[in-house]
Order: sequence, then structure tokens, then C-alpha cells
Amino acid sequence: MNLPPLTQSFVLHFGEMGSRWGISRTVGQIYALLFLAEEPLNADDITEKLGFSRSNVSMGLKELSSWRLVKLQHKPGDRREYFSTPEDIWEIVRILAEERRKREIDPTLSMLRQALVETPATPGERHAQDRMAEMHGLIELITRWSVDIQKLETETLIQLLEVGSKVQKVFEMKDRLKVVAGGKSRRRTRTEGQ
Amino acid sequence: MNLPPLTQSFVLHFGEMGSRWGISRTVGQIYALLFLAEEPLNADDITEKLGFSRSNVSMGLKELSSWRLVKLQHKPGDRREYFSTPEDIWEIVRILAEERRKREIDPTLSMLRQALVETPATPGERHAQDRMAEMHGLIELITRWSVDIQKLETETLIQLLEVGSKVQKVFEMKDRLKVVAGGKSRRRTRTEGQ
DNA sequence: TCTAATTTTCAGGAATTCCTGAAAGTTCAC
DNA sequence: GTGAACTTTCAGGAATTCCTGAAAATTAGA
Repeated sequence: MNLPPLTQSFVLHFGEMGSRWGISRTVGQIYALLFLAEEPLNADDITEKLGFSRSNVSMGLKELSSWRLVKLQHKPGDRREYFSTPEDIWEIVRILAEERRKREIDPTLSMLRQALVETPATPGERHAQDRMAEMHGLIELITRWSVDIQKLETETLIQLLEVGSKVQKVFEMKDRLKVVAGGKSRRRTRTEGQ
Repeated sequence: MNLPPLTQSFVLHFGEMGSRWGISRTVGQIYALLFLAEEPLNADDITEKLGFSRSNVSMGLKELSSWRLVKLQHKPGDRREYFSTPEDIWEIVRILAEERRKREIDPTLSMLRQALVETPATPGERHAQDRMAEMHGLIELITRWSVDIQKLETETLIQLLEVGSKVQKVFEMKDRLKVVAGGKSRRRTRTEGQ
């Protein structure tokens, strides 16, 4: 491995993290490297910096592409493909959330829906079905929420996260507000910031 | 495997899902089974229903305990240990979030902080450090948010999720509210929250 | 069309993770 | 303390996943 120290510890860390998740250590390292890189890298750059085989890098990049996590571009007069991550880190989060929904949440929801339309044969199955209904409700609620907030602009989203649970206070005043204010106002109020 | 059909497809599904995440198929299946069960189960029940070895079940339960995902209880006149999941599914989500924070997020944050105090030697490292700073900010924001909203009561939390991005509308009215309602709304008004 | 540069595929060896049975450990009733 | 009931540990085989090198495929220019 042929990397400056700062980069190296980041890359190694995400290699380990990767293998705790579904992705392999290799793929984690490749993504970490691309994320930090100043310029797009080609497969040989990556091979050289991380020190595993060219074919492994090729497979890794293929997997990252299937997750839509890397962008592909060409340099004039160079036939090789150059890879990079989105510059906007929130974009990465958004894509990750979408892909996980598609690959994990949606299949789970349809399995649950399927189970919920069956007729339970015993009290035990009846109970199991109730549990699945709870889980279905929870997953659907969280999913809807995440789809929904992803439509916000990054600035607004950040604002919402910063406010956190304090938004509850606003709820409590909401009714009063309706009575008093009535109109629709358009503005961004970014008062503080971490 | 010795299970009614509804339960079986749920258990198999979470076995597969489990292995996509860090946990093994076995552990996923055990948890799925416990989640659906009407009554707490002992290790032999699980062995019999899922059909893998007693020792494997023992290891699986140990891992689930280390995640605080199972509750342990005894029946009078029976020396065996009985396992169950929290009845409240939101409690499960809360525990999962806490444990993942502890095991994955916190180490990542400290790795990043460490990297951020180093002095970069080259423009490349400088850039890498900037990227890490972005990531640190993002993770910290999301973490704070999740810690924060976990303090809400379940009902309030559900309400907040249901509202989703529409809460933005409420922001827009916030300033006017201040004027009209007069209260001191600035700077942590932290009155309640279990 | 041919050639050289580059990328992809894939069989099979390496590494890792998972699972089991046997044995050791624990706990409680007597 | 002893033994029966139950649980945990752990070495090593089984299964899975990962990674590589060699070969095939693709691509662009001449």
C-alpha cells in the first residue's frame, strides 16, 4: 500500500467498516480512496496505491457502479476510464439510502405484505402476523419519511437535522400559529450553525 | 426446520438479510424467531425449531445479548433460560441505533478527529483532510440528531416522522410566531424529555 | 481489418467465517 | 459434596467469500 499516512488510516478504517457491512474490504478501501482523491483515478492508479490485483479492482469498481456510487469520466487523449465520487457528500448519502431501499427494504416490505394477506391457521400464527404488521408499519413509516425528506434541498435538510427534537416545541405552538398568522411566508432563516 | 409457513418465510428472509449485514444467518434467524414468538423460548426450543446445533444457538444468543437485543427471564420451577425480544418494536430500533453508534460511529468519529489534528504535508493531504472534515461534520450532525430524537416519546416520534418534510412549512412561520407569542424561543429550551 | 491498449471474466486457490460435536463449566436440589 | 440439568467453550472440518492470474473480450486508432 502506497499512500500518505492520513489517507492510509482512513482507507484502512473504511476497509474494516466495509467488511462489517455487506461490502468487501477491497470495495471499502477503493471507495475510501476515491472519496479522498483530489482527481479522478483510473483502475491502474488504484491498483498501484492499494496494492491488490488489477482484476480485483475491476470487480470492485463494477460493484461500486452498480450502487451508483462512482462517477465515470474520460480524459481527452486517454482511453482509460477515470472514477470519482460525487463531490457533494450529501449526494452520496442520498444514493446510499435509495439503493438500500431498493435492495433491502423493498423486498422486506413485499415479503411482509405477502405474509399479511395469508390466513393464519393457529393462534400462534395469528400472533406472528400481528408482529409482522407492526414491523411493516414501522418500516413503512421510516421509509416514507426518508423518501420525503430527501426531496428537501441540502440546506433545508441540514436545518431540519440541526433542530432535531426541538421541532416538537414548534408543533405545540402550531395551532396558535394558525389562528394568528394564517398566511404563507417564504424565507430561509439560518440563524446559527453548528 | 420445524415452523409454520408464515413464520418460516419471515425467519428465512431475516436469515438472508442478516448475512448481508454483519450478523450471521444463524443469528438473524434466531432473532426473527424470537421476534415472532408468542412466549419466550429457551435454547432447546430454538434448536428444535431452527434445526441447527445447540452450541450454535448458544453462540447466537450470546451475540444477541451483547447487542442487548434479547431479554432473559426464568420460569418458576424451570432452570432453563428463556429469551424474548422487547415487545415494543421501537425499543428494538432504539437499542440497535445505540449499539451501532457505539460500535461503528464512535470509532469512525475518533479516527476522523485524529486525522483532523494532524498537519497535512502536501496539497493532496490537505484536500484529503478537507474531505474528512466534511464527513466528520455530516456524521456528527446525523448522530446528534438521532441521539436527540431518541429522547422523544414514541408517540411524539411517530408524529414527527409522519410530518416529514412538511415540518419545513412550520419553520417558515417560526419567526412570526416569535413576534406574536412573545416567548423566549432562542437557545436551548430544554424543559422535558424523558 | 489489424493491433495495441485497456477492461472484464472466471476457474480455482487462499482466506475467512460459520457451524458442529465433544468436553468442560456452571448451577441447583438434595 | 454429588449428580443431574443445563450452558458455554473451542478445535477443527464445512461452507462461503475473497482474490488472483491467465485468458478472453472490447475498444479505438491506423
